[in-house]
Amino acid sequence: MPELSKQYDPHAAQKKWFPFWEHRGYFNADPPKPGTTVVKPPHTIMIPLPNVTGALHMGHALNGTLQDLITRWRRMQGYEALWMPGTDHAGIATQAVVERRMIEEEGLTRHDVGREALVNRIWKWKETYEKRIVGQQKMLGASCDWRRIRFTLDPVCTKAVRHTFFKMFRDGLIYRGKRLVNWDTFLQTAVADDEVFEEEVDGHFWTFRYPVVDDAGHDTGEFIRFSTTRPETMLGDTAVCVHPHDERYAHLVGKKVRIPLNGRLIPIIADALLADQELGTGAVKVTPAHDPNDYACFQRHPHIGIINILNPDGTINEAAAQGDPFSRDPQGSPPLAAKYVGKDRYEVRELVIDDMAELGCFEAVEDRKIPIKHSDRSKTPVEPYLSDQWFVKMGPHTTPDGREIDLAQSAIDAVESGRVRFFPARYANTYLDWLREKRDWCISRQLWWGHRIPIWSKLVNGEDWPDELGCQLTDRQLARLIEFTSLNPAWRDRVGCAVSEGTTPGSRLLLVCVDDGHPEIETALEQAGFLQDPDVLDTWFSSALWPHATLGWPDLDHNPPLDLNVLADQDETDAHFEDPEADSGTPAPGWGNRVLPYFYPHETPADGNKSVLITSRDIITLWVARMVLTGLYNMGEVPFWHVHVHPKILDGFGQTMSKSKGNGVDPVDLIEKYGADAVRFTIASFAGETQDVRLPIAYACPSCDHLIPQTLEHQTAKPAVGDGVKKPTLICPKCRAEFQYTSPNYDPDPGVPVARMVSERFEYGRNFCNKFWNAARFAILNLEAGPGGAAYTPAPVAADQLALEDRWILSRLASVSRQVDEHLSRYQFDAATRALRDFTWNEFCDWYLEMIKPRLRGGSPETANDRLAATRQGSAAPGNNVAEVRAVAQRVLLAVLDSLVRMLQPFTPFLCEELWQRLKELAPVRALPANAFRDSSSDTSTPPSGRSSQDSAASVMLEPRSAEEACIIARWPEIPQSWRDPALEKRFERLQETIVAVRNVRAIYNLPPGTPVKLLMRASPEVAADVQSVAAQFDTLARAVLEAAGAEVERPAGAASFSLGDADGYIPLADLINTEAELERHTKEAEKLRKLIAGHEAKLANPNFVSKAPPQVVAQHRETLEAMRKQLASVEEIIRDLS
RNA sequence: GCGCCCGUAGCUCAGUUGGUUAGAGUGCAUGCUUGACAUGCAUGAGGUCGCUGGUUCGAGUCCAGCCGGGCGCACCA
Repeated sequence: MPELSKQYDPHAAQKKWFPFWEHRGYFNADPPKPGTTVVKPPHTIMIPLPNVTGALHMGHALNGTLQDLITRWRRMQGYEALWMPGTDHAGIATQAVVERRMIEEEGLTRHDVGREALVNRIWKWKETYEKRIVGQQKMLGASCDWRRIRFTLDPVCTKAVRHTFFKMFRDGLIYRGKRLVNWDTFLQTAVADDEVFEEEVDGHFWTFRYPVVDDAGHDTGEFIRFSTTRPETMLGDTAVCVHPHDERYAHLVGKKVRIPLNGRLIPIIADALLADQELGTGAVKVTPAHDPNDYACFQRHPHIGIINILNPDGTINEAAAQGDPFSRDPQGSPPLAAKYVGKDRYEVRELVIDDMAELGCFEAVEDRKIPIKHSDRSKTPVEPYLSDQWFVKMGPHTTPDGREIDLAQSAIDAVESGRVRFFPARYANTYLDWLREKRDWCISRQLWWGHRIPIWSKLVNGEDWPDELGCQLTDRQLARLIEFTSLNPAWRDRVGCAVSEGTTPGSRLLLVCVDDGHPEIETALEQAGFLQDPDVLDTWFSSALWPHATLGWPDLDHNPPLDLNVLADQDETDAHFEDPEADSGTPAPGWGNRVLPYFYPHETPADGNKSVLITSRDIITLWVARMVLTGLYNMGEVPFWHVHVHPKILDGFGQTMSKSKGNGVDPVDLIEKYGADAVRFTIASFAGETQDVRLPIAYACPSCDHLIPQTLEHQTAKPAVGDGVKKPTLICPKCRAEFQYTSPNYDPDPGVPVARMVSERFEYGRNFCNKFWNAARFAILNLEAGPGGAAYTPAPVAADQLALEDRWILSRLASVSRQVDEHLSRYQFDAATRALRDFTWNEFCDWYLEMIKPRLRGGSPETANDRLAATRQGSAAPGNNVAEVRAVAQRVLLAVLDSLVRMLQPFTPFLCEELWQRLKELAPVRALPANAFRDSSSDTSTPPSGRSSQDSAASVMLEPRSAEEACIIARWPEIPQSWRDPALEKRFERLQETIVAVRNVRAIYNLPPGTPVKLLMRASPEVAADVQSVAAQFDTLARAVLEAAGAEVERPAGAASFSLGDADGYIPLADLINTEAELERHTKEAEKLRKLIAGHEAKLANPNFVSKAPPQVVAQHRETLEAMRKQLASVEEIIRDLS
């Protein structure tokens, strides 16, 4: 076979293996065919659907890596592992980005192009970015079942949205109500809370006064003073509020005041929540339609009324001047307010101040910094604005047919009962705290991109619908509706009806909801003069249904359709491309949809389905909570058992990453520089439970690839304006090249080299991949026939054929494989990564491979045999020739390597597939852990469980087995835990300590690596025998020849010494010895020991410690103390000798 | 204001239910290129675990307070 290159080439592997996996259908997950008796347990992960707004960033890369890791791990464990891909239409964000581009490039607003054309443009945008997103995910190695890709606006999801809305409407859970929204007067749309930013602006704090009037409406001469930062809202005041305990105003509560500007009389009310006695004058004006707190106050005191004074464009409307439905100034003074109508609110503010001053009602003004909410999109201040919205009721509710529903409570119960578990557990707080407020969910958005609200409405005469307000369907209303609209009575189960207050006095608004799939009813309604609601649904309404909608709900008769066009390279025809449902004939009614019941959670967690949601903490409320409650509402079961919340990625300064901040690293840049495996491995190593991840960013020099750390100045730098615009540049400190870099503030000049944002920390993964690649390369070179001997042949390996290092590495392998399983099952990716890295690098490479080199080279058969004989300790030696020794080493080496390749596959899949396929050529049949793999010929319905093997000296530990056709579907290793041998590991540790001590002496005396040294060891006979049994390794690992070992060994003159717990070592150096340096070294060592001994002695002298601490801890201290005393004695002896 | 989290080596982070001498990667220092790997090997230096107090025989770990940082939710006439 072609020799492996010295360095791992990630890009070649990525190019080769992703299409290979995809074409062979390894990513596909399907329910068992009808009639199948053996059923694999399902495992489902629903992707937190990325927005089609733009390309993926590091957060997605982290999120995707972890999901893929778990999916690949579960797949190898024998689960039918589905990772469901898809994207979100992300209403607000996507429409905003397309609108912004339209205005920048063509100067067009959405009103210029119209609803249909805008939506068409956004669809085009969606196609482009969905393709890009899928490309990025595939580049990372995402093993989603791409045939099942969904989009929240596609027909499958739309069905689910329509039907859920209909169900909720008929249950009375959806209602129409008023709500204060953040209104962008420039774009004339509502914006979400997370789309506004606060900015302190210089403002003023004015104090005015309203005249108090008597019952007849005449001024009493008394005034009430109040302060405001927004004087124009006086036009919409409907009350003045004081604290109920405020004695200054107690006599005024219940009286009225006159708004001098428009002559309206409004009451003085007492409300402890709104008014604060300490603040300002203690009295506060109430403008329910334009202030959230005032609105809340209005809800507590509905009699005060509510007046909207703004037009959608921010100008003052008629109602501000004259629309006074309540009471009117009997004095009939001419309202000044008429002249405000049609003027902008800020202009009116000034007029109001002037007029109030003229009327003698102005008291004072002071400067003040005021936090003002601004729209992210238009950068203009937003106004609180009262508008009609649709809501879902979150708290307790009785349906018209008498069922009790409490959506929020059901989701609370799911977590409190432990049915849904958070990892880490603390995130359950965020979820529960939010749900417990049971705030109704506003689901309407004034946008064009999204699911249009399936409500048709018509304004009717109130006399036709007296006293029937409300959003609950009654049979009587329905019958009336059918009669009224001449709808077909057969449609009565497909529509819901509600009546709401109309826009003009006495009128009623008839609201009709139509179930999914009935365009004929929609047409009939439109012919009857009904109009569809122009708004669309909150994006989260559709994504809340994601876990069951993607599996085909509410269609229980058909499996959800597959999209075979998304697969890479469709030219290649392959059996796996076929729709597995194509041959299943006419689906049975009822549960003809087999995908939904199989992959949607339907058993208790103990029963195998380990479906998990892996997401970031900022959507625990918006998304996770809503998926749980809609899952329970529609499916009667939670959508996942586990929720893993992973950390967020921050830049080196602790800021969240975003393109607009100039710190948004593109994962594709990282993959190009370091390779997908390295990026995945590094990301997995980040994903711990406690902290967010800081990722210091650097720019890669485009000419020499040197990394230049990013500073905050780089993030904010802007081109200098002057004669000719000079863009900021960097100068590479290494190659002196000057170049531009990616910035949020400007585009680099076309054609010039640009430094990309990367991060040095990914070298961690790259180096590891290269290390493992080379370990495999070493193994492969030694499995082939060569100067060391024959090529690898498969054969069983028994315990008594193993050398010390073989037993040791297998013992360690057993520990590590268990750790990896435990860490992954708790979503502790950092710990799993560390365990694998440490084992691979520090144990397998640094010690095991070094130790078996002599055996593989066939160069030192005697020592190898000696060691074998010694390790066996008395058992008869089988085949003691060079070839046999090499063959055993090859088999053990391959077995360990095989397990490692399997265990690393979920982390670094491309690398592992590459190695797997190469090993397959060389060794299609391998010695693998006996009993550790399920027999591949019989699938069992339960996942594999650990089995212990009989561990007698002659028992077969490794058995030849055929390797699977691909690493991605290879069995996950279950190493017998009986292989663990703590006593042997302890012996091995002494060997390691001794070798490090010898190397230390070599380093101190700067002995050339080629020069052998002599080593004498003084130890008890037992320890000495053990040391002698591994003598050859001293030579291999430290170029030290063990001259003698035993209790009688004496320290020769002119020797460097070291002292371990239970043995002392001497290395004769004759003239080389530096007595002073040796003395200093040992004196230091002695001092350290004395301190520790003193500490231990004090502890043991404390009667409380001896009596209260657990006996094993006390015994442990005694033992340690004893060992340290011995060691100190040795060191002191050496010091005496030296001086 | 309420809640959650974090503060450990120059930097980025581990540290299981409290229990021997607090670890890793990177950076730093020194020495190594004859066959797995310089994206490498070996050795070493580097930490009063944010501060104060408490519980305990024993605290990086538990409790309280403080300081510093992050996030979420409220509030801001």
